[in-house]
Amino acid sequence: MTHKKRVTLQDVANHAGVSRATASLIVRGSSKIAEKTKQKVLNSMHELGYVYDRVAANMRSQSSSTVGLIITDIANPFYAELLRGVHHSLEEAGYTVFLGTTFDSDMKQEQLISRMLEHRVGGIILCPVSESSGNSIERVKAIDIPLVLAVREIENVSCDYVGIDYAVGAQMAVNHLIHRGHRRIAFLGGTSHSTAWKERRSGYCSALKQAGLDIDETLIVESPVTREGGMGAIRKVLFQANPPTAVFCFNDLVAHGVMLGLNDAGLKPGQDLAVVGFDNNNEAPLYNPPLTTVSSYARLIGSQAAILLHQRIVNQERDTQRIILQPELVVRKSS
Amino acid sequence: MTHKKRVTLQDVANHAGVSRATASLIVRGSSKIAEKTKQKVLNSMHELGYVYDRVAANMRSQSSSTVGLIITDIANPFYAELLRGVHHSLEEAGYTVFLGTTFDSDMKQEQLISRMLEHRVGGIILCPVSESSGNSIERVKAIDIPLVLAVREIENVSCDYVGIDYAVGAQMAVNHLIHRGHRRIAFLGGTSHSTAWKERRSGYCSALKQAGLDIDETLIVESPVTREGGMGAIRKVLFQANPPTAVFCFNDLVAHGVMLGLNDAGLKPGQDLAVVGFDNNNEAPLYNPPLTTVSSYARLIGSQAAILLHQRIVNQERDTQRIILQPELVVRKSS
DNA sequence: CTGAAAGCGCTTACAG
DNA sequence: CTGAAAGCGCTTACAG
Repeated sequence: MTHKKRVTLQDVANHAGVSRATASLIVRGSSKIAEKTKQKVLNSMHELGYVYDRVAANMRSQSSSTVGLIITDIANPFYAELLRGVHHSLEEAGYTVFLGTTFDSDMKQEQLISRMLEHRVGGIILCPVSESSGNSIERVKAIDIPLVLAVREIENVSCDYVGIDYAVGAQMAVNHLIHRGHRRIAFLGGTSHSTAWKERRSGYCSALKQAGLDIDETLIVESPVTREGGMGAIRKVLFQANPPTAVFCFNDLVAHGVMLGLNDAGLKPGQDLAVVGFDNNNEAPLYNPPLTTVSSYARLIGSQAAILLHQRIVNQERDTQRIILQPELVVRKSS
Repeated sequence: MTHKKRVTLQDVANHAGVSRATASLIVRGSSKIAEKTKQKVLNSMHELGYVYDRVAANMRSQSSSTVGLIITDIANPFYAELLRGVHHSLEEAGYTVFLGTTFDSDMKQEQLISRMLEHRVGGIILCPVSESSGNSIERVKAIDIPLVLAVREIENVSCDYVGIDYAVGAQMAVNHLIHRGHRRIAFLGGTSHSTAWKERRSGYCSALKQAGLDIDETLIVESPVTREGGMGAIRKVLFQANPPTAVFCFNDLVAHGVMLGLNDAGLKPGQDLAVVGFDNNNEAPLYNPPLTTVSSYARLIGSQAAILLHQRIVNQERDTQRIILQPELVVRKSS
């Protein structure tokens, strides 16, 4: 592989017999250039194999055409969908996106933020880890470029945010179970430090209270937000003296784990025990049985976050926006 | 949001009372600096909130700390896993990764490549679209920075490659079905222009031939590589005069679609008709019934590609490498 | 449209 | 360790 020297705008200008300033205008799509000159220069670019150096341009003009997206785990279909939304909106607007995955590690999140800032991203969309340490909250606060939080908020950090109303979603799910006659309903999965969990819990509790049911703390079990987490959580709750007849899960992933755990125990989800998830992943209708769940519009959250970020980049002064999408219950066979 | 002026290395040097050259050495982790000076400078950096400008540094030193990863669709768990592998290896090595998704569009692929080159990526890992046009092949050939192809090769493009032996994998899958007594085995999904499809087909055919079975072209149906594609493909093959008793699918996603299609038709996958997939996604064991499939080591392909790219960046002169992983059959209840 | 100069924030190379 | 200069590939601003 031979290493060619990079072709510069000066080379192009020389080749086309124009000044560098003119070439620069053309590469940026200025309309003030005579069509004939423009074609001449474009031909030269093509001939020389010129590649515009956006990095140099951004540096000189103190701008940026990149954006950072930080999520917790791409293996979670929720985030895969969110990423789709972000990419769709952002690439259309001409940004190139850096992707970082934290695997819910606080430290990793800090590293990624630093890395992206060092790379002069124009803004960051951050889906925070579920438990932000004090350090990492300070880190986020110290970000002095456009920042949009998605999915989870961080306490005491005020900036643009897109998420859904988890409390309402949880309430819908639990109400549904109550209407089906269930009185012992567990809430499984997630970690109590995250706002996303607290909100779900609050919705879960309101629904129970409204129905005149007591809250039984033994029916609330935290777990990692994975299939494995769900399998573990259902086990803990299944073998107690007075087991639940229905389960509201932190998300579909956990719900899937719960179903697998039930199968292991010889129980049929949807028949022996009702299961409701949260997210409405692409896979939810395909589970066995198809999963009743709350749609959390991952794709929409992503594209809204992207739009918010773009607007913030364009205008730093505008008021902070909070977009809270309303969830929707999708009833299937698991409940 | 107030817009602070960026703190430069010069500012840090002034604050710490050293020269810019010294500060530069320290920020790059040189060991030739007295510990005391170093601490003084690091303190100043912290105090001023200095953010290293990697973009400027890379530009001056004609290097790069970014890498581009181009995949077809993040909603395919195979690519989600591959991405995990890439990120793991690459972030460890200090790169920040640009992600682009083509959705199997040739044009999008060209755009993404151009964008990434304009952003001075140090190298690209490309999972090519399934049907590369002449134009886009030329585009790929014209890439004059380190390039690693993954998952699919492109004809007449010679560069580092990581993939698995699809032919062998397909053969294993079909052999397995033959041993279970099946004689009419369909091959569903994928598009015939991709090498990944051709190789699978070749493995499918060899297995049939070895067993003395004829190849029936009506049992080979192409489709998009999605669940929907699988649902469509099984429909086409199910209602013919002499339907198959087993199906080998392009991948797990297609297989899942096939299962859903069977359910729709009132048939039970694994009982009325055997189904085998390809990839061994995280979800494969969780399908109903659990899916027999060929493991394609997505994660490993990703991390190997990352390693290859890193090596190529470090040493442009080394010989082209081709890493072909050997697949493995994972037998579950669907066959 | 041209031309010459300055600057974005770094690294490089070198004399001291 | 310092200091001064040059340069990475662009854009900006301005006089002509």
